Amino acid sequence: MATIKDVAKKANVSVATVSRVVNNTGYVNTETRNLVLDAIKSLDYIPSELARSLFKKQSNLIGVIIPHLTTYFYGELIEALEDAVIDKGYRLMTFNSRNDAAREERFMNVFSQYHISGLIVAAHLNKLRSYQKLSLPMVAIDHHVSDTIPSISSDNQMGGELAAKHFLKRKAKKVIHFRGASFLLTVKDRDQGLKKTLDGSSIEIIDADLDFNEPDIGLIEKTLRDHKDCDGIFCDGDLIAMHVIKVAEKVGLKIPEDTELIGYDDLKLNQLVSPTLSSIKQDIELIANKAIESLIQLIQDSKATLPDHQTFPVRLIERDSTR
Amino acid sequence: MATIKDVAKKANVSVATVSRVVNNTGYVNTETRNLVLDAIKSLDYIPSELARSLFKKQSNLIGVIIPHLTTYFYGELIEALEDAVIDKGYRLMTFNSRNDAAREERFMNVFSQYHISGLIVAAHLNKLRSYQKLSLPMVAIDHHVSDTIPSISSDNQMGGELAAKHFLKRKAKKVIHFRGASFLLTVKDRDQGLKKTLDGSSIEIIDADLDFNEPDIGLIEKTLRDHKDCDGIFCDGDLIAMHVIKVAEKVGLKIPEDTELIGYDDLKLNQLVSPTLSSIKQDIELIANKAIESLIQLIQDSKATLPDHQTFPVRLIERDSTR
DNA sequence: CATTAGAATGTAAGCGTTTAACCAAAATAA
DNA sequence: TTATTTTGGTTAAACGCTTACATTCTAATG
Repeated sequence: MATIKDVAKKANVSVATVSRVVNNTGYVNTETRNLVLDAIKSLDYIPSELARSLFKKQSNLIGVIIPHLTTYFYGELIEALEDAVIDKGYRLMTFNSRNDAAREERFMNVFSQYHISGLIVAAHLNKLRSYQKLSLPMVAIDHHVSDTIPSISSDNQMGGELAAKHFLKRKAKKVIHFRGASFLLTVKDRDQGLKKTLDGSSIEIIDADLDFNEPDIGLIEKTLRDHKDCDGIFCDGDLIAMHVIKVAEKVGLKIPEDTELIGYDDLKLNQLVSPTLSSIKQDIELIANKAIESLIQLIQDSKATLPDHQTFPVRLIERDSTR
Repeated sequence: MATIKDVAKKANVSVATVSRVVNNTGYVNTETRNLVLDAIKSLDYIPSELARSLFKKQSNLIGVIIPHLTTYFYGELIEALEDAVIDKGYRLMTFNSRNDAAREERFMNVFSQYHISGLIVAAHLNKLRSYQKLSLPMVAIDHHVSDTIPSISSDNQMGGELAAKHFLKRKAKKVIHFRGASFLLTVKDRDQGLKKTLDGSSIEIIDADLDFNEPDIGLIEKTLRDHKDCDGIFCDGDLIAMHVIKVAEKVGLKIPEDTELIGYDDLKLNQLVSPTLSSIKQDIELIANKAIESLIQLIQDSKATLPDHQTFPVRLIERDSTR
């Protein structure tokens, strides 16, 4: 691997000059610039980001921490983040916490080791203290981390509202809400949106708490059997909804004839299940862009003031699981 | 951020001594060691991997390049790779090429910039030349990259065979093979396994080529309509198979009564579609472990000789889409 | 008792960059 | 003309670490 010295020698200039043409700073004569450029090309010189970051005490890495990868939603999120970041000269360093505190702790260390310049938090934090120790620019996605950390998310309350309004329009009597991890703010907001909108109506709400990623089939079945008279189901995640479809089939509940079903996230797969799944769609790309934009603002000016919380509207995409 | 100097000062020793206790090298007195350890703890000192890598001219990063992230299979693969790597002191730096040559080229540069110590290639390479320029330890997963790069994959030929044997057992007459990107070695192997096993039988084979990730619904429909008398369908990927289920429904083909359906990869989602999807399962974890093991071998001893190609058996998981 | 072999520590160079400080020449202003 | 500014370039220090080498001290060996 050629270094800046090799280039300097080849072009018969000092390393400082090479650095200048590479970084486009300071004065450098067109002739010398070309000499240097030629040398760079012929030596296949690529500056070491390691050395550069070491000197600057800051890398061009942005850390991302997510709770799962196979949850699809996060796959899409990461792709969107990558797109948002790449043209701005930053790179993503992504870690998957799997909701495991020990892993999180480890990642925090790696992040410091590499002097990352900012952090996108899309996982629930077991180790909040460790994060704060980093005292890095941080932006949370879909999670309220602490008061000092701005968060970006879709409007989860609106998600609950949209579902509720749909059920109202259909004059439903009894609605089940299958909630993903209910300690999450996102889930609480959806819950609130649902309840507030349904408040005052005669609709009865049944709550059941599940794991987003590996919903408890037994609990779904029990809930459906206990409430065979339900005519609306709202799930915090399409994966849960897909499980509900399966169990409903078994229990003898017809979707959408007996009960309508609304999921959350609008995965591409929703078009592949039977019945195709209606769902609340959040604009992942938009969220990713906003998150990166805010983070970079924070990186470049640590005292930039950002709104505590930015939310973006969601929509209900109707398919065959609703009438 | 505390540096090694701060620790040295606090413990009243030289930086060399601190380095020695951190790395457990050379002689250091137990008393001094404890002093240093205390200083480290009280300062929250974490060694800079940047500086360390710079000196060693090699980082503890392993690059990974994949063609998609939302293909689920790759999500699982990355999780498995991360698991395989983490205890060995390496970290993953993952990039998603999206089959875009320009992105690949860019990633190659980032890889050099960070002096990564090895590369896992799970994407088809548009820019093979750039890779070779890196002259890094490399291992390919599920792809034949070049003769000098060992590859690890499941036994795709066996996958084709298993499907074929199933169809033979069921005395099928006409089988459709929906192939994912047919230029891939993996797909070719599956094709060959299928054809070789069916060779000599009276089973007719119909081929159709699709994109793994976004299969052309129109083509699926046309193929199914043109061959309504088919009684077996084999798909290179569960996502394709799920699309086939949808289209079959529309076309009026009953699965598995009229035609049986076998997918590939055995995604968790297979249990959520209707009918549940039979599939060829590859052991992703095993593949990931082997790939990392081989790569680390190569990193530690650049002239280690590895088998050109290692394959691992697959199995047919039967569900409702087969009889 | 002199010699020698660890044991324990320190000094300083170097990894590949950036950049402040300096210097010299050329251009411009007075 | 002289003073000033702009342009073009070099030198060397610093970023945080590792490690070869040097140094000192202790204890064992003959």
